[in-house]
Amino acid sequence: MTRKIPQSTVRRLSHYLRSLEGFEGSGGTISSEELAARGQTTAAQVRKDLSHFGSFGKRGLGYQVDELRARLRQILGIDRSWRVGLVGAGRIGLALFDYPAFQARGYDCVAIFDADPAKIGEAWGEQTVRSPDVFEEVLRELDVELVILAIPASAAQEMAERAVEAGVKGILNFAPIRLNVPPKVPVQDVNLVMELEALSFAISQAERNA
Amino acid sequence: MTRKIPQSTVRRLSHYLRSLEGFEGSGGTISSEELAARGQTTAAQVRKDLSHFGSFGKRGLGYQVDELRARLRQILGIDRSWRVGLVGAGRIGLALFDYPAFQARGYDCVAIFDADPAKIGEAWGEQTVRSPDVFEEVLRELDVELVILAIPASAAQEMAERAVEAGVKGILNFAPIRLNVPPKVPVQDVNLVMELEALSFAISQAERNA
DNA sequence: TGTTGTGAAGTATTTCACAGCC
DNA sequence: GGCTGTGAAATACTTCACAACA
Repeated sequence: MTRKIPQSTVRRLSHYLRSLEGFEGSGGTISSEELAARGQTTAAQVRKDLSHFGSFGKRGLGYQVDELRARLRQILGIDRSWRVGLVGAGRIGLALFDYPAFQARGYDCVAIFDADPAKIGEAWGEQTVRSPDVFEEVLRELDVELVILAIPASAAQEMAERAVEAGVKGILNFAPIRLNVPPKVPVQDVNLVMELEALSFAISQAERNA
Repeated sequence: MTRKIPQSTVRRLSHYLRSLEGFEGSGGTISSEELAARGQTTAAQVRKDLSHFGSFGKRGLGYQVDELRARLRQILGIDRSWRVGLVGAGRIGLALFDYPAFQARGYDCVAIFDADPAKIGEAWGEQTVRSPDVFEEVLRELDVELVILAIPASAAQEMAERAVEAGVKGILNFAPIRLNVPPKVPVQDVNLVMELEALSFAISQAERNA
């Protein structure tokens, strides 16, 4: 167990969980066929994905929804809450801070940092924007486990290193660069320009083939 | 040529282009080896990726930076500008609207829509937030080719259908649902909750294996 | 009976390795 | 001599198909 799980599988697990969110009542069961229909995949794929983590379906019946939901949460590591530090109080930072789905999933933003003196001291909900001068200190004090870097590329590498130094366990990176951090600290990149480029590529391809 | 190109290749092409952005002067050349070092991949992968679109390197020398940059832009479909409609004037919409990298890459936001009466009429830069009542009409009038859906899941399917109806060529979708649109209209999904879940999964795995 | 869990088969993607060319 | 472009080999991922079993 716990061999290397491909990123594609992880994304599907997240889909499965979301599919179950709007599921009727509780106590019901769902088959791999139904689950596949709600995602964008096949029944065999669903079963294979789940089988990597044990076998918690009942043959002839399917998966019990409550249990499946709980197992998926556990697998994805969201059967607990995460203490998050937000680095960068710009537009993207604000959007994330306000994103209701985050709190709902147990991601608690416990500190906000920005280098802009004009922003330091600003109140955001119950938080106050802090100076990067106290970065490591605050991360340690508040036991921050996960940081979101919503800052320009030029500052991202430095803040990533300082975050790792302060004992952070993972980084969600919006800056369009590859962070160089020790392999024990996972980095998840979100690159909005890349997404748009993938889209314009797909459109261009469609036009060429038309 | 133009067989099916995997998504992974497209993402790498985007990386290669970004790597070249900060390249010294012009007139230089770069080898697949150097390009690979800047991305997160191998020299063979770089050559294979590029070879899908023709052969524009020089054996013994490498790739001419200016030419490669131009070819990559062309391949990705950003050697032109795109007329973009933004649907949803919330935090995420605002963050995207203000994202400097977008204009820089030729994505021009030419219209903004929001269903909230309080927001309709608000001025955003040179744009004014419009009512969805005039959605199709405005998209057609302004020749919008690409829409960004930054609205809740409950409204996304409807707006996607209306956008397709109005002749839009592609959709960047921030709503956490699978849009059901004709295959000729590519959809690129960005799911922030999924990214965070992928991160917490990676951390949990790292801890399990430790 | 109906549906899971899983080896085996089939595809897709990546890496290797080297001929071909600058 | 050095580096690309590309078939062939290796690896990774998905789908098939069926035994196991509630």
